[in-house]
Parts: sequence; C-alpha cells; structure tokens
Amino acid sequence: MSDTIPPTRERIIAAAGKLFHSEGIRAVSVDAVAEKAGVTKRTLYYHFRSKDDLIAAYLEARDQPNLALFQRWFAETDGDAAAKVEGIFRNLARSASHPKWKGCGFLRTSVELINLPGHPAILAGRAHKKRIEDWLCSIFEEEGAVKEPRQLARQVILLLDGAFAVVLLHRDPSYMEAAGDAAARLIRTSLPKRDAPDVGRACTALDP
Amino acid sequence: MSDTIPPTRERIIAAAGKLFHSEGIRAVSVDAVAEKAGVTKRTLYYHFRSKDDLIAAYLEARDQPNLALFQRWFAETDGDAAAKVEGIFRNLARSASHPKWKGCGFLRTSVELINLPGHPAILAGRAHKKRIEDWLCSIFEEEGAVKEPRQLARQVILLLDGAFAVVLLHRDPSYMEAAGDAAARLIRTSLPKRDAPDVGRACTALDP
DNA sequence: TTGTGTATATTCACTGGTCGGTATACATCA
DNA sequence: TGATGTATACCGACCAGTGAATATACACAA
Repeated sequence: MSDTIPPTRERIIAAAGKLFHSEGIRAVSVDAVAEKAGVTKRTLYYHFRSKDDLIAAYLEARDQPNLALFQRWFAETDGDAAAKVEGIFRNLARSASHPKWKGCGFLRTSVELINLPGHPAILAGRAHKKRIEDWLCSIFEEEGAVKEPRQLARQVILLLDGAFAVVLLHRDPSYMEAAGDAAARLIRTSLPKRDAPDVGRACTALDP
Repeated sequence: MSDTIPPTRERIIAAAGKLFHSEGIRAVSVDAVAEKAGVTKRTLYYHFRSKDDLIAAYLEARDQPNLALFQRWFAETDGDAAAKVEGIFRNLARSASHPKWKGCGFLRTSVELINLPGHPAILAGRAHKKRIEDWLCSIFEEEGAVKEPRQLARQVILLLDGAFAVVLLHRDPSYMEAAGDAAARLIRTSLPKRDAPDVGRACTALDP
C-alpha cells in the first residue's frame, strides 16, 4: 500500500499501543487490537507470529521516543543537573495529572507477564530501564564532581519507577514532585561536601 | 468444620494467596484456586461471591502481617531512624534474593486491575500503602528534629515501591540496597543542617 | 501489449480450549 | 425441618490461533 500514509504493520502497532497501554495486556484481546487497527485478525497474524510478538513490538516502538522525551525535558530545564533531573519529574507530574494517564507501560507490562521469565516484553522493559539509567549515569559522570555516578543513577531510577507505581496507585501526582525533590537532594548531597545540602545550586562544572 | 485445623474459608484464602501472589491475578483461574484449596469450585463460590471478592480477601489478609513484618525489621535493627529504615531494605533485599520472590502483591494486583478503577483490591492496595506511609511518618514525627516528616515518609515509600518494581524487573536485589542507602541519606539530610550529610550517624534523639 | 508466475497482503469462517459463574441435587447437623 | 455446606455437571462468553481461499503488485517472457 501507500508507504506514506498507513503501512498496515505500523497501524497495528499503533492500535496495540493505545489499547495495551490504556487497558493492559491481558485485558485486551487480539480481536480488539485488530478491530481498532481496521484489520482482520488473520491479517494481524500475518504481520505478527503471536500476541507475544505484538506485545514486544509495542514496547520496542516506545523505547526510543520515551528516552528522547526524557532527554528533551532534561535539556529544556535550566540549572544544574539536580534541577534538570527535577524538571523531568515536574514534567511527568504534569502528564500524570491527566485522568487517562496510565503510568509506565514497560513496568506494567513486565508486572503482567511476571510468570513468563524470558518473555521478550520483559527483556524490552529491562533494556529500556537500563538505557535510561545509563543515560543518567553518563550525565553524572560528565558532572565530574559526583562521587558514585552509577549508584546515584540507580537511585534516581528507583525514585522514578517508584513514582510511576505510587502515582498510579493513589492517582496523586504530588508524589511525582516529592520524588523529584528527593532526586534533587540525592544528587546535591552526592557532590563533594563543599556546599551545604541546601537549596542554592551546587557547582555546575567543576572537574576533578 | 473443625475450627482449629482448616476452616474452609481460610484454606481458600491461603490457596488464593499462594497462587495469586506467585502467578498473578488474571493468570490464575478460580478452578485452580479451588483445586489448590482441596475444594470444589461450587464451595468456593459458597464462601465468596465472585473472583473479585476473593482477590480483595487475599489482599486484606496480607495487610496487617505485612506492616507487622516491617515494624519487626525496624525494631530489630540498631541505630538511629535512618539505620533502622535501612534495615528494612536490607531485610527486603534478603527476601528478594530468593528466586521465587515476586515483589509486592498489592502493587502487582493494582497494576493488573488498573482498568477497573473502583475495584476493592485497588482500594485495599491504597489503604495498605497509606498505612505504611503513616507509620513511617509517625516515626519521623517522634524523631522530632525532622523538618518535613510527611514529605520524608512519602519519599521513603517512593524508594520502597520503586525498589519492588525495579528489583522485580531486573531480578537484582542490589537495587534494594541502593534504595535503602538513598532512604538513609534522605532521612539524615532531613535533620536540621547541623551535621554534614555524611556517613556518620546524625543525631538520634534531639527534641526541638 | 498481453499473458503467466510468484511473493505479498488480506479476508471469512472456524476450532479447540479456558474461564467465571450457575443449576441441581445431595449430605450433615442443630 | 431447615440451615449450612459440598459435589457433579453444565452454560454462555470469550479468546488465541488456523485453514483455505482470494486480491494485489510486480517480475519477465512472448
């Protein structure tokens, strides 16, 4: 078909993305995805070997855009690394305040498929989270003064995923801000003891 | 039946608990629960109106014991509040290192049922998490010197639930330790700026 | 240009199986 | 006798995946 408008495979992935993300994996039938994509189920099974394949494709399609969004939010925020990371959380809080917000698809899919250890969707989730962690780690390394960049990146990830879970459970975006505040404090107190662990920005560029 | 050995209802809840927790809600059929409990499905439906009721009963049965376990771990650890909270995470890391460990049932159930907003299981999950948060908050309030006890309790909860999610995804308990370290640092830096935000324990009892 | 072959893409109708829940009858005991 | 509990067998809905046939597009030869 026309390559510019709706290549069938992409339309199916898009439909799967909307449905899987908003209702969950097991709650959405293959028939529902096919109907949403305007395609017969048999056509869907022409493009994907199984529902599991479709799930994996859905997550793989979200990996890069998700990371890029984080990087954009980071770049758009002024201040030191702590403030920039906090900016990510503030943007997430804004997203999470929409009633249709459904948290992190990678996390939720992994939870739904937890009894299938080697499932490609779980591998995709792991890879995605690692990619974000590595990106944060590289930022803290460039920062230079940070004592344990890897540990710090992990702790920010813990706050991030914790916020996804808690905000989804309580439907209260203020937890996202609390997570951002915690992340910023952890980053600032990870800098050499120079500055007091207070509001004022810590050193922005100070190589060892 | 005999009240001391296996009251049917409790046996069903116990069976549901094992299955739901280890495989997930949607992955476990009512028939499977009935069989595990050594009871016919009709008997199960005599004691519970629906599968949803059973799910709620499963979570309600876990609320108090879970909190009690946290409180025991907290009490058993020596040191200041930061060290005691870190002790909880260390104990959780030990639990999480067992290959059969499956994270937090409240969180996972809430994720599985996310498209049923008012579901009793979600309410149970919310209540449980709030209860832990309130308990932490009361500890920080008793500590006296903590600046914003509620905010701090929320941040510890964020790290806790983040650790549940991330450890489950990566199957790497060291994230649990990283979360404990972050929690301890947040608690110590929440005390009035007296001490440097460093390794040495901050003041243990110092009323305002 | 027309005819033929082939790979891609799509459809309709169907299967085998599972699941939540129920109808009905039977058992036990106060 | 009536309340409580158990057993067997079943229903209707749904669901992942399939078989067989068909449509489209493009290659290349006559």
